[in-house]
Amino acid sequence: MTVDNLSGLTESQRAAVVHRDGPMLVLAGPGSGKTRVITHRVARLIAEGVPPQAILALTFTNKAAEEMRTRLRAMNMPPGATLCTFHSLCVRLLREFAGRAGISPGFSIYDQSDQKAVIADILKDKHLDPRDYLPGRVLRQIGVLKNHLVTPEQAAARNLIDLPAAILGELAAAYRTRLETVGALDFDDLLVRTARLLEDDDELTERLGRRYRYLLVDEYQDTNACQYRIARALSRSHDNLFVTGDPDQSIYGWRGADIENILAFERDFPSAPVVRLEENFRSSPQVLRLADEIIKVNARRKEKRLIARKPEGAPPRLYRFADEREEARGVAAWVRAMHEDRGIEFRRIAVFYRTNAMSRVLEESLIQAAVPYQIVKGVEFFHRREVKDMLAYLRLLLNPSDEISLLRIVNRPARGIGETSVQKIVTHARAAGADLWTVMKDAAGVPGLSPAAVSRTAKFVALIEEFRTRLDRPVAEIAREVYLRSGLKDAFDEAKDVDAGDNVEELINAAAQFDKDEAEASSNGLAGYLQQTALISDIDAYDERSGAVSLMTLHSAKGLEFEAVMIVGVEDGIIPHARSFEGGRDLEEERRLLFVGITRAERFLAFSHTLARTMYGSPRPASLSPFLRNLPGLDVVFAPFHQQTFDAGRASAADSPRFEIPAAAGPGGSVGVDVLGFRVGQRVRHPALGPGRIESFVPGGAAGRAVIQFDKGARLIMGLQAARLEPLD
DNA sequence: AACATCTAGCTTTTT
DNA sequence: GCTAGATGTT
Repeated sequence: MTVDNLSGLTESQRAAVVHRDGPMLVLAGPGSGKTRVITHRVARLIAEGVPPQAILALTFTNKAAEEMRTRLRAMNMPPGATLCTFHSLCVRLLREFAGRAGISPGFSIYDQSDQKAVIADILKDKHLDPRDYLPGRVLRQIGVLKNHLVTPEQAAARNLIDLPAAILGELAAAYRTRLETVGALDFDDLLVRTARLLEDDDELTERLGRRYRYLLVDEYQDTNACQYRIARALSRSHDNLFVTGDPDQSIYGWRGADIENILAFERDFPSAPVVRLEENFRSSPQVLRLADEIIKVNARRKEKRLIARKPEGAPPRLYRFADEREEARGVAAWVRAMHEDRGIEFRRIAVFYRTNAMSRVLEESLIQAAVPYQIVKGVEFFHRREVKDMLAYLRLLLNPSDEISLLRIVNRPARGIGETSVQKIVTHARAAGADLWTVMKDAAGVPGLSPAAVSRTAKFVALIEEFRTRLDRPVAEIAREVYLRSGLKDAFDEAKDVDAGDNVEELINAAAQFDKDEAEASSNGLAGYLQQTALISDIDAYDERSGAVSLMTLHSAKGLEFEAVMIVGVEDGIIPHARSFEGGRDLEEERRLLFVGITRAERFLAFSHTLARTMYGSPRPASLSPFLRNLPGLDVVFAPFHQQTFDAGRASAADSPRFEIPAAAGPGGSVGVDVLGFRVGQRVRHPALGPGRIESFVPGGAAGRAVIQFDKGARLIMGLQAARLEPLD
């Protein structure tokens, strides 16, 4: 049987795979075959007679869970093991034991925009100006209270919040009450309520201990207090807790992940064997040496070696550009060089950045250079207005108390229940202490509501109630009926909004796929579908089979690998991010983030930084990240750039080095006598540097580059297009 | 009620 | 430079 074939495993991998009962800690460096170890262990447990249903493996993304499922299937393992994320386990348990948890089984899951709507609502009730209390900010601070399990006063004392403690406390309380009355849980609640349920209900916890006899937790370094409590509770009766992780890859401290959980595992379970997976089967020695140089500075870690098992590769490169537009052009040129000169498929190339906003320029230049790319951002689709509207209808069907959804769609499409009417209904409901939906069912009882509004409201209520009578159908059918009969489709058609229509069609298609997938899995239909859409993550959109270069944040990159990786914007203030200094957070996590990015690379690794980066629409001086300064083994390559587009006073031509495009690593492209209508010898004017003369053309950039001698003295290589050169003759 | 125009705030990172 | 929300206009 394939599963018992341990011959392909290293000694330490084998030690982890054959572990049977009791706790175990696997410290798995990047590229050390961790997923392989987990799946092999699950397979082995099953082969040894453990029923698959008794195995629970918790991951951080659906993608990781799916990956394990696929691998187990490939090993001919029977299905039945629970492989899912912490969050989806929580949803399942909370639905199954809703009564004991004290919540309604039809609860809605609120994402950030729903949460903001709740906050905005509360501010309105309390007559507070949302400009003084930005919902996003309030929300973040409420999150701090939840994640750190502290009172507002304690948080204020520890400088964790910057709103007045009293007001934040009031808002947090109102927020909690509101979510309770509308029957909704936010992401944090899913974990909090599950942890509480398990800790308060011994009988249930014991029962679950018998149901899930073997517990595996991946990415243990990124568990937060709640997840820790959940894992501890579920394994309390048997201690069969097998955790894998790497302290050096803990990058979610900002959302409450506690690196202590993994650092202190041996204290929690003194008897637990510890296995170190230090052999790296992914990256070249050059990549690993650099990764090690960077991470070894950290104090809070477990000493761990990175032993290269791959042959020598190319030295990592560091490119410097004038600004983010030049950088983006450089990235496109680099990608093309990797593809054309090194023969690497586009799908095996990735570009990582610190913040999502940085993807935009990259996109533009990749389009120009005709490079296929995918931006890995799965949640984006579900945040589109029309998609959220559809989901709001569906949520309202299951949960009549869901006010946020109700208010969202009551007049969408416009059905004559305008703002004033809604306000009357809300005011009346609040005064009567009643449900919004209950009040709407008896709209005639709302004082001051016009007869026309009463009848329109009644019609709306009737429509929703009719939908509700037939919820035991395939989700796609329900969704299509909602789309047609709500009037949304007509509204989109009339407005000629093809995109909105297409997106809803796509949503319905996804629902049909869900129906098909879950047909035999006896899932709970609409609730299951809504749960799935609510818990989708960015990385779930990553398609490794597409023929496109992947663009994603460094955070999303965790767990992936590519032949060639470029990390852009490696600048002071970005990596490490300026905001990472707030609230007493440390630099080590930022260093780990860079470490994660670096260790995704198999053969080629490049960094870039600029001398000026546009933020909020205006250029700001930038400099190389301290993390990359003075590193042995990192070849610094000054990419062709022009300097003066950002700040003529700061970086003078005098301190610009003489540029050379290295033949091996430099961006590809052909040398032309005439590039983009310019010719050698031509006089040109640069917006900041003034007049000059084109000396020669050089390879590089998608649109061509030129060496230009400026009259002022600077002699620079610059991208013709980005420089916005103006021909003088 | 729908549309156009203005302006303030914004960018960490995500389940 | 972009976007959401607010304000102004028909």
